[in-house]
Amino acid sequence: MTSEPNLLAVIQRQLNELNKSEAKVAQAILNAPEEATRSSIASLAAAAGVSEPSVNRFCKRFGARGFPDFKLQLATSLASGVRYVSRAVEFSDDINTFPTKLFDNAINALMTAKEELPLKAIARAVDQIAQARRVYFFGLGTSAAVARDAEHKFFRFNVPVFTHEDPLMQRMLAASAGVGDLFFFISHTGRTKVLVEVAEIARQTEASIVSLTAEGSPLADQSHCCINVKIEEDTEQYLPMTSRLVQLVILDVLAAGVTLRRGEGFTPHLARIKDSLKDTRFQTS
Amino acid sequence: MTSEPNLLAVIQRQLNELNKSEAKVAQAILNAPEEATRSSIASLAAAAGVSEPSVNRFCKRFGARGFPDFKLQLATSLASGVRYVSRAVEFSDDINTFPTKLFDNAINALMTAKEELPLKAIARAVDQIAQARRVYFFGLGTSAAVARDAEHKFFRFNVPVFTHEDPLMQRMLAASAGVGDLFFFISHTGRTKVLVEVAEIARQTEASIVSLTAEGSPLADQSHCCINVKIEEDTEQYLPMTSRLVQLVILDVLAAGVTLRRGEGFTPHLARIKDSLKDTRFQTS
DNA sequence: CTCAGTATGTAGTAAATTTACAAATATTCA
DNA sequence: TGAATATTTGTAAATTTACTACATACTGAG
Repeated sequence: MTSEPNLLAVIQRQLNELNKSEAKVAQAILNAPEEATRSSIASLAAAAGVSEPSVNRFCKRFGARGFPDFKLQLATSLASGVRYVSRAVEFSDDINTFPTKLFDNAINALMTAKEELPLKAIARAVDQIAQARRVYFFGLGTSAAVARDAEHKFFRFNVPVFTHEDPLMQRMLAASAGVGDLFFFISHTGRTKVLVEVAEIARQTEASIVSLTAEGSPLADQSHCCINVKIEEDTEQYLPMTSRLVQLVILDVLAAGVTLRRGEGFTPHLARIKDSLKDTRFQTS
Repeated sequence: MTSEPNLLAVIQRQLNELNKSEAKVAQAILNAPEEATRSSIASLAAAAGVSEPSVNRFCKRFGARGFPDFKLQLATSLASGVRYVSRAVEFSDDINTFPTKLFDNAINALMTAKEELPLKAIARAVDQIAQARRVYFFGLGTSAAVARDAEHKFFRFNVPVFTHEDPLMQRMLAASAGVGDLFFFISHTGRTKVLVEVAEIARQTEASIVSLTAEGSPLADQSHCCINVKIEEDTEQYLPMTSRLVQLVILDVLAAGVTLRRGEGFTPHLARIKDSLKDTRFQTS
């Protein structure tokens, strides 16, 4: 079974590599996917402004046996309830439409990331974190919040973790690092100057450097291990909305990886931490 | 569109009330539903041991316009029936299985949340934020990271936002609040004592109180507006992994809502903020 | 047993899809 | 630039698929 989990995303991604009439078909389908599943090859061809065989070729290009088979796959992919194409919020949206769009975008980003997880890099990062004497999570801006989240999470795993949003603190800690120290950098672009500088400083010590950022970026170049997150953030939207969600889940993965490495004997430790929070809460009535 | 959630179940239920050849068709479909979606009317008729028009009549009986339409409905129903089931990470998991599990859980949580979004509460919260003179995002532990994220986001919308992780600061700010101040509390359980106390203090002022927490919790009781997030966090897992993702996306929704309210004229402001960050980054080569 | 009513299948027709091929367009290399 | 080649796209015919009208077979009541 080679059925892709989300056909629309695949179409969207390959849009550039299609030839003219295939692109027209793709657009027509992306514009009205539900309708496409109900229409005949003739009406879809008309809607796209191409001939019927062009539609047929389009279908085969995407792994379908023919047009009916393609419609089936499309319907299946639509059925899971998620619009698999990231859609920008428009000023014409209202309360009934834009929340759904944002959720769909988030879900879509996670599904895409799941399909191309850099497992080797993740495994290496787990190794390094598990062995580290101290772990520093550094990020700036939105990524600072992600770093903070990571701190809370890893703290529970008895890893001595630290976060600092202040670049000056980050520099000083990097400069005085040694064997057993691990610097974990989080950055969507991997191009934030001050953060890259901190990485450069740390690089001159015996410390390990892991980064959760874009492959090929200056920050990635400074890292011993780079976990690549390729999110095509819509540049028209002004916020890195979806990338941080993926970052957070990857940090969950790393944390889970460390726990698994510790083995079953570690569970009581987690239970103890959980218990320690009990008194800070109102009991459920 | 009255598309039944699960077509197979409907067929199963009506099995007795069908006449002989329709029952044969039903059996054939129930035996191999996936295959049925892929076969032609002729092959399905052969498999069931009936004539083609019998299959066609069967389809119409179940509300379809014809055989192709029926196949479509069947495919849709099969796809949505195979809903994600949240699966806990086991100690027997390895690098190939547990990352996928965690991503599936995250995706599943967002899909569930999307289906039962409290739109009215969201709309009210947007109203309140848009009107507020000052907005304070308060959370503790993991929720502090979410609050931090919210600060970064709303800051760009020219809303004067503040976050404090320190409960003492939170108390003091709550005590000295007045008209136009908005306290936005973030808490998974809604039962964290110190945070509820802060809410109680704020409640005695003229400030508005919005919370992103569990309905019916002590924190929700103190709020003028509560955005309910019902996540069934697996209590065997020691971390609120998925709930914070949902919280983050809901905050994205609120931010988008505020932007839409500002109208199109606000876009240049966002562009200006984005430009101001340009010099802090290494240019793409 | 016959008649009415329903159920099922046959055969023909219409529609939709696919294939084979030809025209048009783009690309390469001299 | 311009001929040669490859690629893309459309036309028309062939084939498959689905539907309709009608005929036959079955079922149950009188």
